[in-house]
Amino acid sequence: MNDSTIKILKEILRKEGLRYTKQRQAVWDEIQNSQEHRDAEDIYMSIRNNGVNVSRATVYRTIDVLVKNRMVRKMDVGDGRNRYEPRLDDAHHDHMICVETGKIIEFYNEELEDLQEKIAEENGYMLVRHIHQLFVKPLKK
Amino acid sequence: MNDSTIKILKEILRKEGLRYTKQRQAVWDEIQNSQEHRDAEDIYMSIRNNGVNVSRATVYRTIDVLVKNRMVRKMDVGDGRNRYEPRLDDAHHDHMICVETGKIIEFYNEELEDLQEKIAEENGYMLVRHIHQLFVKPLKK
DNA sequence: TATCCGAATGAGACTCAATCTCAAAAAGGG
DNA sequence: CCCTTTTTGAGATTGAGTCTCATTCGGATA
Repeated sequence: MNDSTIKILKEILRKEGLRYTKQRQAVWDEIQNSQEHRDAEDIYMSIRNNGVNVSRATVYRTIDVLVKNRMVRKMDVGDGRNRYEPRLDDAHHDHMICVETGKIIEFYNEELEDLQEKIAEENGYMLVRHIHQLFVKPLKK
Repeated sequence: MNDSTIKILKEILRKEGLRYTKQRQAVWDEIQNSQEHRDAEDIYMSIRNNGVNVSRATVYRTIDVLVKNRMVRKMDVGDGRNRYEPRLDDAHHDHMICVETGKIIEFYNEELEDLQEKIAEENGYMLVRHIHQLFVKPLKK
C-alpha cells in the first residue's frame, strides 16, 4: 500500500531468490496495515474480501518468509492458532494476555531483557530468541 | 509405584469426585517416574509397553486432571506437541531450549519472577501464570 | 459378597490448524 | 514474445487433541 514497504518486500524477496507476486504483496499489506494480533484464517479472509484471490497455502507460505525476514512476528497464545503482527520499525515487546477478556497487552521491560541474557550466559548459552507471555487477570479495585 | 504418591492421587480423585482406576494410576506413574519432558504419545506408548491397557483418550483425560491439580506441568515448546513433567514437590522453574541440540534445561530466577509480577501490576493486572522459554545456543569457547 | 447404577474406558470418528501435492498459471530474463 | 522456473490454488493429507457412545468397571450399599 505504501511505497517504502513495497520496496522492502521486493528487496527481501530478491534476497531470498523469490518472485514478487500480488499475493505476497497482499499478505504483507494485510498484516502491515493492522496493528492487531491476527490469525492466519483472519488474514486469509480479509485478503479475499478485498478482492484479491489467494489460497490458504499461499498465506501460510508467505507468512513464513515474512517471519524469517523479521517483518512479521509469530506468536503462540496457547489456543492452537498462531497470531501474527507486523514488526517493521517495531521495538521488541512481549505480551500479557488477560484470561478473563482475552485482551492482549504489549509490554517491554529492559531489566527483563537483560536478565534473560544473563541467565542464558550463566548456563553457558547465548540467547537466540525467547517466548514470554504473562497470563493475567484484572486487579480488584 | 510408591505408596505416598498413590495416596496423593487417590486423594485428588476423591476431591474431584472421580474414581480410582488402574489407567489413571498408570498415567500418573508413567509421568512421575520420569523427570523428562515427554509428550502424550510417548507416555501412551510407554504405558502400553508396560502391559497396561489404556487409550489415548484416557491418557489425555487423565493428564488434564493431573495438570488441574498441579501434579503435572504442561509445557508448550512451540512444535505443536505439549510436553508434560511431574511437579510434585517441585519448585517452579522455566525452560531453556537449545536450538542446536534440542536439549531442555530448567532454570529458576527469583528476580525474574518478581519482575513479572511487578510488570503485571503496573498495568493493572494480577499475574495468574506465565509461559517463558529461552531459545539458546552454546557459547563459542 | 452380590447387586446395582453412575462413572470410566476404548476404538475409532471427528476437528481444525497447518502442510503438502501437482497441474495450471504467472513471473521475468533474454 | 518465448521459455524456463517459480508460484499458485483446490483439495487432499497430516497430526495433536477431542468427542462419541456402547461396553466395562468401581465402589457404595445391603
